[in-house]
Amino acid sequence: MSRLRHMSRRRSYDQYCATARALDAVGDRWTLLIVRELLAGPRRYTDLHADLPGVSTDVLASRLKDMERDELATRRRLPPPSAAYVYELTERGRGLLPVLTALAEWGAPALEERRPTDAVRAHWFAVPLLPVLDGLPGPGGADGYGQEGVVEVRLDEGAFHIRLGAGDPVYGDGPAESPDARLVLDADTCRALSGGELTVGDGVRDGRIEVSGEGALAKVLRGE
Amino acid sequence: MSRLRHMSRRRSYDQYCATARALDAVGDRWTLLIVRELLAGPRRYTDLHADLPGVSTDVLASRLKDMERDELATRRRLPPPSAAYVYELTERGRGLLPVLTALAEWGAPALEERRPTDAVRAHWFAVPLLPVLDGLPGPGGADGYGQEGVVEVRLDEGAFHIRLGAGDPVYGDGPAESPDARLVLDADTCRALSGGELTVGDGVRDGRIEVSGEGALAKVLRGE
DNA sequence: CGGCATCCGTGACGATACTG
DNA sequence: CAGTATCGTCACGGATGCCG
Repeated sequence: MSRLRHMSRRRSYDQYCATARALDAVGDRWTLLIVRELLAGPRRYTDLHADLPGVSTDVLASRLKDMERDELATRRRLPPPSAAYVYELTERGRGLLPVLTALAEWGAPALEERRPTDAVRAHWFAVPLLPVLDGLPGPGGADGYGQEGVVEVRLDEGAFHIRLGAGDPVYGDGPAESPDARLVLDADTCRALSGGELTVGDGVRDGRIEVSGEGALAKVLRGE
Repeated sequence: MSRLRHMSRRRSYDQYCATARALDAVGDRWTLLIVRELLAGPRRYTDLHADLPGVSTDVLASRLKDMERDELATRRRLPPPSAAYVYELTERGRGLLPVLTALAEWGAPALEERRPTDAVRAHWFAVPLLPVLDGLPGPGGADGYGQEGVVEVRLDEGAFHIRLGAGDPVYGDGPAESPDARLVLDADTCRALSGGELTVGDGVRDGRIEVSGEGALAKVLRGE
């Protein structure tokens, strides 16, 4: 009968405060991790569910609906023959990258403990790595600094890629189509890189990182 | 019998990801807003409860205990005759300021709608204002840029103050003891200032902001 | 009176089963 | 594949009680 069960009046903090307003939209459990997934590119419901171990199907569906209504994400039908739906961040949703970066920087020390129950996905290392690669010296960025091009990162757990250049850096899951540089390293080395404990050049010299590629980007990475 | 009810095994995402680790510690409802309160200085339990309308007493006590165990905050007894306990952020807790800043920047557009149910406190405007004041031109900062000194901000809702200079900026609730500059403005002007829609100098010229003080800091604020 | 602890009703969450 | 339905459990919010 009453079809409007679950009308889900949102639970707001009701504070005239920018931080509280942000948390009204993204403070619910799982929401920022869904954003992290979608920052790696459009995803299907099943893929999201697979890369977010522990989230229940109804909570995932509910969060995606909230995110659509708040215009953080949109649902789009893929052209046939795929005929599947994918979820994709809006501009506003992509604007959450600095929030994830700040959280990742603060949370990085907690990665020194690696628990046997921890799930891992390669692209989870992309967010902490973005500021490092985006800060490389060079003339390619939007403001005339930084490098330009696509870096592919290969870990034992899988691969992801990062596109540097004008505007905010972007990352995607899986290998790149034609990367300008490729990094091969293990998860702990990637963690050390993100934490500033190690530079790419140092990692190359002590054998923990392999860098391939011949362009300017690869040379800068190697520290040449 | 089983007294270890509430032994509060934490609900973790169990992901080897820096962002997820951060959310394990500060992702619970109210936690980041408690951090926002404590960034304004040490607070008693009752003060926290008063400035966080809607939080229940047991949840506040539980969050404070979690934060103590995670070393985000400490509980300290004030010297007599106060004889009260205050909660205070640790260094690790203060490290969350960039997270709050990023959230505030993202959430700021939502402040254009001001709901009649919204609570307001003056110091809630401090976090979004910090990057603005910290980015002023001048030679006083830790890296040789920025201004140095104490700015007092007076709104209709109350006052807070911001200390600029070496290291990260710090803010406190209430008026400053001997401010180098004082800003008098209303909440919406303060919001516009944080959002970059307005500079202090422009606000002074069109009468929305009063700046008092004679030192270098006040002069730079006025745009002289 | 400040600083919680306890109780209780409601809603959010997680696991599983089921359906178009 | 992409969710919805159901259900038990736990977290949350409100009120009240206790104890220094």
